[in-house]
Amino acid sequence: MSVTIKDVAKKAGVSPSTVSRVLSNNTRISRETSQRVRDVMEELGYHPNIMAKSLVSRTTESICVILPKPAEELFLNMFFMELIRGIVTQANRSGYDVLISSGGSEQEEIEAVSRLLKGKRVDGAILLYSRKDDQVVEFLKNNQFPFVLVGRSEKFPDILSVDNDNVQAAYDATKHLISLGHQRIGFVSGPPNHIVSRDRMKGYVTALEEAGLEKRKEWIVEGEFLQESGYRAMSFFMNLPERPTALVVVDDLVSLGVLRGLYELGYKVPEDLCIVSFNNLSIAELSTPPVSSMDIGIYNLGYTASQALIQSIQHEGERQFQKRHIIPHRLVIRESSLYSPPKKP
Amino acid sequence: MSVTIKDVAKKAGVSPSTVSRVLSNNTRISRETSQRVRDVMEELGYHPNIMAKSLVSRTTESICVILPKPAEELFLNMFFMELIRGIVTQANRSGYDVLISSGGSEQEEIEAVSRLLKGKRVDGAILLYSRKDDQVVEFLKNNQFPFVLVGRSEKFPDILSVDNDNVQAAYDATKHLISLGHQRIGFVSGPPNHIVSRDRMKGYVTALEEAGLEKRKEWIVEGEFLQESGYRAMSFFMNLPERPTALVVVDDLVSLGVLRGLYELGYKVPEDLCIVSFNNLSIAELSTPPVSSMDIGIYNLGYTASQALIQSIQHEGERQFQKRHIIPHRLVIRESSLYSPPKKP
DNA sequence: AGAAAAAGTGGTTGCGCAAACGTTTTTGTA
DNA sequence: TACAAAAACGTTTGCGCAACCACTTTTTCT
Repeated sequence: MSVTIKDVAKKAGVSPSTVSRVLSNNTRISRETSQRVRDVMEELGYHPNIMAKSLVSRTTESICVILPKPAEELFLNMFFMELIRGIVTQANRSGYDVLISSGGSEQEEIEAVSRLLKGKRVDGAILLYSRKDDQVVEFLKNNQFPFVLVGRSEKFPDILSVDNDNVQAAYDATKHLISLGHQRIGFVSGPPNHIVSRDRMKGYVTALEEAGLEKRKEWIVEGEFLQESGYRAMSFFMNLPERPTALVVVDDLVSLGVLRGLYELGYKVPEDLCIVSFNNLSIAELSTPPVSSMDIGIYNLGYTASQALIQSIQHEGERQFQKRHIIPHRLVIRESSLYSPPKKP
Repeated sequence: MSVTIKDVAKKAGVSPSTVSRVLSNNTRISRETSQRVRDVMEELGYHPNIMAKSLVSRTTESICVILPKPAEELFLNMFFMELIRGIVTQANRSGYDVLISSGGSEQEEIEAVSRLLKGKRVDGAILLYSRKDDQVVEFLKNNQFPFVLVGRSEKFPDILSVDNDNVQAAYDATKHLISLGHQRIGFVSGPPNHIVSRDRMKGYVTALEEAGLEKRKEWIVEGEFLQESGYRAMSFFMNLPERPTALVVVDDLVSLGVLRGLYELGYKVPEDLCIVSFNNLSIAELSTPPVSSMDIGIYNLGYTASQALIQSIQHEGERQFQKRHIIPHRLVIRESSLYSPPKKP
């Protein structure tokens, strides 16, 4: 069979508990003994059985990430990959493993989470979305499992979460266009039931009001986080008698649709229409022309989420930590917004 | 503490082993007993402790995925996300969990894999790359751990792997351009030490030879899997006295650089230059103009890899399974290649 | 010098489960 | 009716480890 702690103990002429102490870097072990045991471990090719350790220590040193079911949506891929990169990097640095799970339905998700957490396979969970009335959040909260939400929950504002200040971010993006002299600014939004859509809309409206600029219903379009939404929005916008000279777009992928629409209609970016969007995914930089985008620090979002979760696991029951983490945003200006409209008298 | 198999047994008036049998759907249990035990489980909120199960059954029902260190490269993100989606989906369907791990260096990777496999935390591993003289492959092979390689190994051609027929795929892509009447076809390749670059180059050359078309050294450029490579290649190609009328490009991201380069130089795609590339990432569809791309079934690649690995875990030591899995490819034709050059006399 | 504290180590138990092996009850067959 | 075989369930052990309690030896303090 495989080498156990007993084999090492026997060979090194010490007791199993001493070997265990060496493993956990217990200070009450002399340098020599420690070294001798380590040598034997090396010699026998010993590797601690993580399962046995978990069973007795009641901690697994691993966390799980729950992917939302519509992992098919493209924009999400890049977003999530970046998030997961941050999560995995931080977790590994803290000595934690990361388990990826995805459910087909919300019910399946709960079953998976239940199996993993109640079955003591993981110590905590990261949720990558903020749906309305999320059952998984409710389940985790009711069972007092450590978890962190990337996004925010309206129902439970006090849970551990990592998010951006999307209102401020949208405000800043809109301000950028205003400072370039734009007076007619439109907004292409995402699904209205997503908190992020509403937050960004709010920031956009606030900036307009503050600058005393005109708000118009027809300059706001709601859609999905998909390219088509941006594409369709263009045939609408460009047929208006008084159309905007600049747009705030809720997501880079939507912007790509906007660009495509404008291209087919024969308009030029940024001369005919300036664009600022959100997330700063790779496609924002790679599109033609490159799109100005609000970088929301996706990697940082994941990194911080992982950090907060592990911290709350390790210091469970102790003092309370910061519940809500806000990741800073930063506007990356590119060609798509580098144009000032001609002044009107 | 938490509810154990014993608690359930006591409450249901049966022995712990009966409960265990119910858990594993052992047929030697009467309907009534089974149902009674299940009811008690439900009542007490029992959930089997996965660690204890793993410890005694010597299987974890989970696999790990090793991310390569340069997870920073952008093109890879979408590629990997897609791969991981396939892996996780299939694994979950088979009742397996997926653990994501990434090492900073090759040595760190080996340590991580060693810890996970020797520590019995996972039953097998999936490697997402095919480096030359990969130490991780060697380690896994030497220790006889179940693993599957996405790609192929030149050193160990007999290991379990999932790959495309990249030679044939490149041949098909080139044939497509030839059938449109192109006679001067260039190739933008990736790093020459990557097996995939070499395979695709080979297919390209074969197609040219078969069609009796001219091959020229200066119509082939090698670079990285990065946008810049494509960008730089253009200033080179377009300054040639006799430049190609069509290009085969090794990856979609590189194609994006090609498009950018041509745009800045004032050339039109496909009129001045036709393009066919590989991988069919989302950016191929979303770019301006959309790029014809060889779909290599990335999701399928991951799905199959997971399937093959789990199969080999579950039937270890039994009959041999298919070692090498080839995922079919399919050319998706878009605007970038829809142009036939004017016939020369 | 003697007591107390500290350092260094060992023996044993039990985490929660599956599997090996045993026992009892039921069913089928001659 | 006998009696074997199958069905249904029970008892016990041990997976590999950490934690608890105990013990001895050394050091420090008064």
